[in-house]
Amino acid sequence: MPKIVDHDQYRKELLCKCFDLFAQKGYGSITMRQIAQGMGVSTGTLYHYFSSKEALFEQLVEEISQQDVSAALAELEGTETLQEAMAALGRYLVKNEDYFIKWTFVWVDFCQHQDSKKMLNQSSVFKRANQRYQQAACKFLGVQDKVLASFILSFVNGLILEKLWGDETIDFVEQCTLLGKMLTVYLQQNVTSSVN
Amino acid sequence: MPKIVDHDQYRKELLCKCFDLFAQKGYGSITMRQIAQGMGVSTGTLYHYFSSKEALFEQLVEEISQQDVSAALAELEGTETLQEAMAALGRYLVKNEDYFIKWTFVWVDFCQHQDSKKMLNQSSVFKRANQRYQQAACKFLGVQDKVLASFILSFVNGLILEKLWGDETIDFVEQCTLLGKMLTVYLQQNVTSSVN
Amino acid sequence: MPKIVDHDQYRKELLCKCFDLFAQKGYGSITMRQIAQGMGVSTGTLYHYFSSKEALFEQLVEEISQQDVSAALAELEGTETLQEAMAALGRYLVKNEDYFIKWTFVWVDFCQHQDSKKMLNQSSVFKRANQRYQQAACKFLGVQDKVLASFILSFVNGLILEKLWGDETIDFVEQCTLLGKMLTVYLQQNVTSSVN
Amino acid sequence: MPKIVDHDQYRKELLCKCFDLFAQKGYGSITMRQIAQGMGVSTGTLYHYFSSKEALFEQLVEEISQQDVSAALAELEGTETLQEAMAALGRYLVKNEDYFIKWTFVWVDFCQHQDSKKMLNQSSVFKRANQRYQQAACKFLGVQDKVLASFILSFVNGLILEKLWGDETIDFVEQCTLLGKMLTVYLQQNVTSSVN
DNA sequence: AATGAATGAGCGTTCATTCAT
DNA sequence: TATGAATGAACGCTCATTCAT
Repeated sequence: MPKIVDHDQYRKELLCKCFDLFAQKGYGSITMRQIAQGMGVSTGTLYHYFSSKEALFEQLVEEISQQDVSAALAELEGTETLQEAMAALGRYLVKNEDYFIKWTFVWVDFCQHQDSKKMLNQSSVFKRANQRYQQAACKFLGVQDKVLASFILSFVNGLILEKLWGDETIDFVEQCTLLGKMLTVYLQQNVTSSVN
Repeated sequence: MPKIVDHDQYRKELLCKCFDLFAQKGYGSITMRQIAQGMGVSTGTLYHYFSSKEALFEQLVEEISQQDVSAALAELEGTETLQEAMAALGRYLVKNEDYFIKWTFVWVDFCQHQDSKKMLNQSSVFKRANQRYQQAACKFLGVQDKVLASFILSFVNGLILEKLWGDETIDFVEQCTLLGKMLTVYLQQNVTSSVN
Repeated sequence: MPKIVDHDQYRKELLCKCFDLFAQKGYGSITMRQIAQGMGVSTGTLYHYFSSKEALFEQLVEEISQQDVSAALAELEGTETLQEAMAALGRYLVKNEDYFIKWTFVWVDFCQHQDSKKMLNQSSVFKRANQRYQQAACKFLGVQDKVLASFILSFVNGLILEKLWGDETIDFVEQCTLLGKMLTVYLQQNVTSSVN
Repeated sequence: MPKIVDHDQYRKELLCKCFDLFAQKGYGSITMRQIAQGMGVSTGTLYHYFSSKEALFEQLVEEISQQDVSAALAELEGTETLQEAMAALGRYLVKNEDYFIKWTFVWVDFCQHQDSKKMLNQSSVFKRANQRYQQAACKFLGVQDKVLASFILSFVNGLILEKLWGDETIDFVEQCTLLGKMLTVYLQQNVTSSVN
């Protein structure tokens, strides 16, 4: 069945090309014509692969939420101490800053539009993605505590959001290093006190 | 003897009523008719007070960015230790969760649309708001370090973002308390080590 | 009854101020707000004196069609020969070029809008004006022949129209003088031939 | 394999269908919906072929100003004397009275709207058309004198304007015949006097 | 599979007009 | 009398979507 493979693969290629456009303009402000043009196809072709603008957007979100977290984390592996891990995370954020900002735009946009609907498959798509992130974070940082994982994820989200808001004074590496120090001290203390 | 209306005050009243609507649908997806209806006025009246949808949105952002941070922080005052302060912050976030989520939606939306323009007065409106937040945070927590202030703000932003994404497992009080502990330990340690 | 006099006189003043505005933009393109602003009054006041935009326009046309032709022709009197009369007419056209062009704009506009209606009082307003012009022309030029009067009026209309179209090469005096010569020769010839 | 349509040709067909509508209502008073309906297409299709109402109007004026004058004059050829020529012109005017009146409405309308702009290409479109008319008139009547050509054109314009104003007593043939006589006499006289 | 012409509901905005003051 | 705030139908125009090719 080579045809189906082609069709599906081409669909995914188109989805990837969509990402920037949706991130820049937002779901409500971008038009199907602009999307088609940005992809170098006609509107007819666009509708050949996606049944509606909404479907296109949902598939895009699905796609980016499925981009394998573990693959990304592979880049971060090989750190021995928490401090090193956090420094590596900081560098990783700097390197992919643009991508994470776009990702945040798309994700927030998606949430906004979910509200006004029946949250069709929000929970599934969404929460699965979030869980994967949490698990990856736990694994990477060698942390088991779910609250602590949430804590770290929130902090990273917040850093990106701050950058998205145009605060150029934020330094990802500096901030992550700071978190690293705090975590180290905190975990030591915790161990000590729990021993006591 | 014209009809007596305090033009400017009524304008601000309308702005306040806009907030929820823009937060729920987003700039690109809400229509002027919906806004007018939501405010209980006609589209004509809407345009009597705002020259365009864009102007309305910008004035809304200006308005909400001017809502006095200090007034909000008054509610948080009276804490003695950092731990108490963070716990109070947690409770405050819980209490105003909806507002902060909406605020985030509007702000992100605004950033997205600023990109495609000359950022007219973005810096002024925007950065002033951010600075006010940082200063308030410093004052409230008794922290001078700007990096640390950014750290805390990022964390709070991230918490809200996490909730905005639908993660209902996050507990603001728990998370803030955790941050309180970490900060306490970290600052103690820092003092100790700098003394040593 | 001083009040009624005031009211009516003010109404006519307003009408006069309208003329330029209607001439420049045309009935369909000018707005009541623009008219009110151009007159230095509010829209409310405008509607206090005129029941509708249409009524305003009709009264304007009525007004300018009633501006006394004879008064204008007084300026032209005192010529002895047809040649002199035509030269005087030429100078008169040059002097009032702007007014006649505006007059033509308004008049054509009015005709265009009459078509789509029941020609309410078009005939009366309109044809009376035209008849007055013809009579004045006959008297001024000492011509009895109605066909000849139409001929001359048409020519004058055409001159103005040509100017309205932007043909700046047209010289009213030159053209009127030419018509003077032609009429002189023609009438002589005619007399001669009818005598013969 | 897209739907096969000769875009440019269809555009011109649509333009031709516009003429009557613009002539009857005027640029400012006709709506795009009315135009679309009058053409038997949707507003969307209208905008597929014309970028704006203004562009549509300008292209219409361009189109009708390019309609070849010489083709029209072909119908008038074959006259031997000036008298015959003028009589033929009169009959031609009678025959095309409606068209010329509409043409005048559109042209005057166009002039009115040009005033408020930078007269983009008015001069070119406009003056070229006028020149063509003058040349055609000269050729047709065997007249070289530019002043005389302007004289005749003005007269013809004036005749049409008189009809446009609703003067139904005007007889094109009668008037043109009169002009023919006057020209004949005048030119004879001129020759005589210049010989003398 | 791919195109782009076609649609008409709906968008942001403006309009003539009304009415409380 | 005079104002300008208020209205909502209608404007020019755009949109997601369909369909003939």
